[in-house]
Amino acid sequence: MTPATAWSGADGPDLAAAVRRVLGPDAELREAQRDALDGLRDRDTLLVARSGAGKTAVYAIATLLSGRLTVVVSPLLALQRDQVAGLREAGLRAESVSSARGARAQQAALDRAASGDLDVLVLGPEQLVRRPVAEALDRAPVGLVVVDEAHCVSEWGHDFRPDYVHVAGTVERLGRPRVLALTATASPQVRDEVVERLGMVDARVLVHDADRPNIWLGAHHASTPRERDDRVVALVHELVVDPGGAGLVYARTRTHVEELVEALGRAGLPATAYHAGLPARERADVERAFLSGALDLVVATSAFGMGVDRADVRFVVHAGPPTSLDAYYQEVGRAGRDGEPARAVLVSRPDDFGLNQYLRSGGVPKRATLSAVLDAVAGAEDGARDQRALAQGSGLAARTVSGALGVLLDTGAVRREDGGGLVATGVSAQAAARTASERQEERRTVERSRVEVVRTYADTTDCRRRLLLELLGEKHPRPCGACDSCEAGTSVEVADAPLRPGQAVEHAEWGPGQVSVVEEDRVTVFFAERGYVTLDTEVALEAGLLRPAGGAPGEPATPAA
DNA sequence: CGGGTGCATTCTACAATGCACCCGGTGCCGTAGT
Repeated sequence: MTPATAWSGADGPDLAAAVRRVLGPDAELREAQRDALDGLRDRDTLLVARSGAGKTAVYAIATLLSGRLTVVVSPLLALQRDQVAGLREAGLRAESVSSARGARAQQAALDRAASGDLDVLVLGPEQLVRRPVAEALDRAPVGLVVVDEAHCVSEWGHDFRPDYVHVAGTVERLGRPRVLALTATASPQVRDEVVERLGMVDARVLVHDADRPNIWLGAHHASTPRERDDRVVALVHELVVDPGGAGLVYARTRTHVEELVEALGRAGLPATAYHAGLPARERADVERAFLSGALDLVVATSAFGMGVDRADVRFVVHAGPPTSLDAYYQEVGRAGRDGEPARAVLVSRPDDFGLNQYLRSGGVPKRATLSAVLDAVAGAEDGARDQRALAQGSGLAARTVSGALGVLLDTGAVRREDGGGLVATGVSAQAAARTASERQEERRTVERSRVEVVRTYADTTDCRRRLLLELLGEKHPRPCGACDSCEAGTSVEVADAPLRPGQAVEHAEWGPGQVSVVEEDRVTVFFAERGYVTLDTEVALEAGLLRPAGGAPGEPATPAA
């Protein structure tokens, strides 16, 4: 298919018309929307902007400008449904393809997509590797591929939902239509990974509105589970006093969710549990009740989140640490969407981090699995375009095949040809398994450091917002005045520090890195192979271990002292 | 990585400690059976 070079200008009269059509007669583009649209015609774009910034309108308008089909990859069926409804409301012809729809409706949607009778096709990553979908898309005039909730590529793409790995292959096969990735939160590491794993070319990375100044930040320590949970109950009791508004409590495990619901109930605070172990019906009821305001206090695992958009959430309390600061900010960001004051408090104890290390550890496919899938690819006549056929041929589950294929592609044992077909390169399954477990080890090191950096956040007496935002890749030199550290007067000004967040540095042993957080006398640096490392600034600079590389933006490079 | 469970051991009665073992989050899809 032809790449999407035929868009009309992003500033001509067509844009104005498209904006009117999508946003209404008097509406104007917001800054994030204008930024994203400007240049999307020429370059792949990752847009990081808070919920409510109007990300859906961006691709709705881009679709009208391109005059071609837009394929939207979205992780949850509920989100897909909402997106289709929203797009239709804006007057676009939108359909979805998923197991939630009957076989007939799916085929009808695909036929419309293939014949150019559709503006937007919404689907999950699992759909892209199904043959009927792949065939329809091959014939369709695809101008834009949108990856919504793009942090899932990094968060879920490794093993939980391996088909995220194959979005890049689809883009390639379709002749490289433009790619637009959207998310509310992504640290620099997650941004890099999304860009890389989606195979985005010369990508623009736009970051908007990361700070949420109306959310007050705080953290408490506990030494026993009992103490931690008592603290959580006390906090909720305190925060829920104001009439009106809602609250969320996040716990790590389902059991802990149930325990907290009970503890809160005993304290006269009726709460409702939400986690993936509940029947689908019950989950839907809880979510609906929370969104409608019929229910104001929910205790949940990380399952409760995407698509939960209620304006008057007044607090988010964490009973135990999240697995990364990206995840934390994502969850915290559900508070105060109406712009009114809200509070986010993390209650943790040192031993809580052990569970997160486990949850983040991941795994590698067995050598026998890699071997079976490699054989199946080598034996497939159609270039292994149909993963289901590979699964049947190798006798493995579809998701196992998908994960193994990801590893084989990653380690170079399988290569994707221009037409999208897969070929074995001659690298043995054994060699691929070895490379994969080495990479896994590296990844594990980095993931460990991501868990540990949450501890840094929990432990700091410095401005919590500055630390959080700097770890997420934002500059925030001054104490915020709206966190517990600032209130206690322990936050520090570090405007004159020799290193700045975002600055590229070189470490004698760990190679290139990027400064993440600057504190009074310490600096936290992210190294691709090592993860986050916190160093004594003066010692590291004077011993020549760390030196600026290429200089900070707008500053000449200074040699190490 | 650490907590909880269940069984065994400790040294003579019941309670307490020790140890091995298992478990822990997120959602698609498809298929079996109503």
